Amino acid sequence: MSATLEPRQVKAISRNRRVAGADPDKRHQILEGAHAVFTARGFDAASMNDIAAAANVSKGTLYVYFEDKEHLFVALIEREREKQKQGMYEALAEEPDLDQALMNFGIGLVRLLTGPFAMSAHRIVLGVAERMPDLGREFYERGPMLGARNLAAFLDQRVAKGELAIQDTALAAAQFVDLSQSTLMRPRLFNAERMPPSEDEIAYVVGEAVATFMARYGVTAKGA
Amino acid sequence: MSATLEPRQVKAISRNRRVAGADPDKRHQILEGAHAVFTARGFDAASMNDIAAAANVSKGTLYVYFEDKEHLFVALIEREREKQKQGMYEALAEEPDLDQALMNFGIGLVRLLTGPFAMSAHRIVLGVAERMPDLGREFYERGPMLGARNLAAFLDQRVAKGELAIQDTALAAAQFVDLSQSTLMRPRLFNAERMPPSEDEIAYVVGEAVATFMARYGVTAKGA
Amino acid sequence: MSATLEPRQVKAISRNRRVAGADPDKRHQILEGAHAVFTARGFDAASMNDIAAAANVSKGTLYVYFEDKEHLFVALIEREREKQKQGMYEALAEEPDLDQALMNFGIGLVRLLTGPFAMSAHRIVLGVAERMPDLGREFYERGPMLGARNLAAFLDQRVAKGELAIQDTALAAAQFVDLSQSTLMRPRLFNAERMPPSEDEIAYVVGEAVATFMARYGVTAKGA
Amino acid sequence: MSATLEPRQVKAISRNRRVAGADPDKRHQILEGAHAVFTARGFDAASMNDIAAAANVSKGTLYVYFEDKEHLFVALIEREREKQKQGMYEALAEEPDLDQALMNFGIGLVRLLTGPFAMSAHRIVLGVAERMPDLGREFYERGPMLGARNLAAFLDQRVAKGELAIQDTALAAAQFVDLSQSTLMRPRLFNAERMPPSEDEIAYVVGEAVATFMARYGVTAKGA
DNA sequence: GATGAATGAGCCTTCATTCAT
DNA sequence: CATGAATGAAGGCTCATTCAT
Repeated sequence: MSATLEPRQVKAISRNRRVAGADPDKRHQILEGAHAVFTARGFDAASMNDIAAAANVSKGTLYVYFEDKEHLFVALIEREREKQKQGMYEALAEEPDLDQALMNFGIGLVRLLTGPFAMSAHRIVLGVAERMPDLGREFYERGPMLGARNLAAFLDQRVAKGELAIQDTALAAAQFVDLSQSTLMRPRLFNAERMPPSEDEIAYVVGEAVATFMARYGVTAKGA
Repeated sequence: MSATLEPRQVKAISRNRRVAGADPDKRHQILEGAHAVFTARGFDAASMNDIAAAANVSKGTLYVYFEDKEHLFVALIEREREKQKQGMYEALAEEPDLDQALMNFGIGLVRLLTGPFAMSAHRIVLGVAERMPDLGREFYERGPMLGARNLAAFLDQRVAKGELAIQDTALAAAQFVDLSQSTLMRPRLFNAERMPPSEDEIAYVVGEAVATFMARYGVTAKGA
Repeated sequence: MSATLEPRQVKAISRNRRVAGADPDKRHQILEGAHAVFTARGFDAASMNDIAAAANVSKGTLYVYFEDKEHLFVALIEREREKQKQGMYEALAEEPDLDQALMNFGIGLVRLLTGPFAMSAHRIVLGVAERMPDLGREFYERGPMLGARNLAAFLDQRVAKGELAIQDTALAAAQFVDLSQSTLMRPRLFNAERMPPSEDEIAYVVGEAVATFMARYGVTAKGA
Repeated sequence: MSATLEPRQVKAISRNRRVAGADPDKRHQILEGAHAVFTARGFDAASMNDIAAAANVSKGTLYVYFEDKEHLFVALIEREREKQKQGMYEALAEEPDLDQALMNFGIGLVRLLTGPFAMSAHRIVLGVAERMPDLGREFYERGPMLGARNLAAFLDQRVAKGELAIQDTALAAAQFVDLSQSTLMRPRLFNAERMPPSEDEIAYVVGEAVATFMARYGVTAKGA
């Protein structure tokens, strides 16, 4: 006769067994649906029903692949982050000319940030940041903060080479990031501007960002 | 028709006369409750029940003063905006010294933006911006955009006076606004930083913003 | 400006406000419906949907009057207990003749226990006793245990009067209670017997219970 | 009827032919898992998922061996009954001394009934008795009723031998069974008493049961 | 025969909104 | 005007059962 199990043990067993979510195609399919619905509606207004329908999957299947709505959302955010951060920082490493390196980096950054997904992700994450602070923090740390940190490391190198005169490279990096987005990011975020900026607009704004940045931190500049 | 009115008509007339939500005290009371609850929970997670309770008002009364949840929220946002933009731009008009004027303006701006209400308002508005684009746009236009525009007007004056050399004052204004918030706003927004920055931090960052800005646009600067 | 509320505080407020469930008629109506459905199906298989339908009330209304399914069930159990324990023990106090007093008590007890409601209540409470031990214990303590305790007190009096010779009146009381139900309760409980026993059957079994009890504990008996 | 069979019948036959669940080891394995889960949770709260996990078997396999949840449960109950009634009544046949025979029987009975499995089985069967009356009746008839019947047969023998004076041996048997459980069974059933009674407690209560029983039915007793 | 991913009905509960008092 | 009980649609999630492999 088997031993009597405590409820907790029984649950543990069934939990361990739940390997599930094995089929990567279906997982992908679900994430596509989730992307569409979360993007269109935001976290709260997106219903698991809608997501199941959008993914062409039964509601139950959603829960085979993801523990609950929040986990599904987090998985989506993570997938998108992976998708998009590729090649972001190569520009910095490869380009020897300082101005051009900054220009390339800034353009890539702004292109990414003003794109439709980053837009949605920002809005959704910010929308739930009060209730899900960990999600907000993690998103920030693995996204914007990471970008600034990588740029700061690059600036450190150029300072070491004598090409730049910066005391607080962390702040300088953040300044450049913010300058690059000036007038472009905010109206997008608030949905005051429905379309991503054109390449020309981006080039202009980032160019001005580089100019301002170099005016302050370039070795021949007065502010050094 | 004769002068005799059916009871129902009398009632109908008095219904039409209902100036709905006439009592300003009660309206204020409701907005207070709404503020507390929206701030604590976000738009979707805030229930009309909670708001009624927080406002010490019956649920029905909510609907006398505001058409529905969304209108209540919009009214709240508008009220708060009025509340807080007062005196934001006086700094610019009053202070003759350019650096100091920018400093004062930047500090006031950052203090406001990193404060608890602006935080919530941003998060909530952004969270619903996809579903309620008008709200997002309006918030942007009457808030951040207005600030930048006022600053741009100020810059125009100083350019005219020969104190600054700026071609695109609209962009320059936006740059200054963004520089002032560097490293301060974003972590707050994502809830990665739970406390508003100290006055010292603000002063440091805004100081650096002024330095960078003036390096680019100051009349004696190389970038002019 | 109202102070920012922590989520917990907001919830507390709304909880406190929920006076609700004021209308006793509607409450009664709901309990009737709940009675019907719980009785017919048991706790788990009874759905709130069914209960709402049986009570002719909307699903939402259920939750105005009762916090959740479990609370509704507990309230039902309590109401029924009140309903039925009235006058159970008066028989003991009033009847001077010992045999007759026991007879009356036993008959009342068995009539109650084999009736349709006690039946359902037993089954349901026992069915969930593993998962809701508090409910089980409370039901036991306020029901069966209380009956035995009252009887034990009565026996103590009669022992003091010299009418009975009992060392362990608690056990003796329990014995009498169990003897009275012999062959009647168990088949009912298991649904092997669909109808309550007739008055004649009850009288017979309780009569035998009294005879057996008195053979053991009566003052003139051998077992004294 | 003619020799022609309707398709449906053919299917039925082939279904019957399916020796479904042929492997006795796997069947046993499943029942072990079912035992653990049903015991821990009750009928409704036990999920087939948990049972499959506890049995280390796939969910599909469950349905190869058992038609559905209910059939699995019934099979479990039946198996456990077989397991435990063995040797229950040997005490009666072997022991020549009447008091001792009753004592042994009563002790064995109570030990069994207050043990963990009988507890769960009772609770679960009672919990579903309304919805599954056949299960309840069968459980009763093959369990408690059978015990009482065996005891009654024994009493008949002793009455024939002149050792007891009983008119209604069926009732007397039931009385003894109930007396033996007094104060022990009920609190266990309601989960008011989490541990099975000690051997001493059992011996005491059964001893008192024998004493009361013999006071009534012993040949030298007044009640004869 | 065994598997376990997939299904979809159904469960409990919440909530914006209405309306009789 | 104010109230708050009542509504019922909708939400997130579970689970017995099926079926392609």
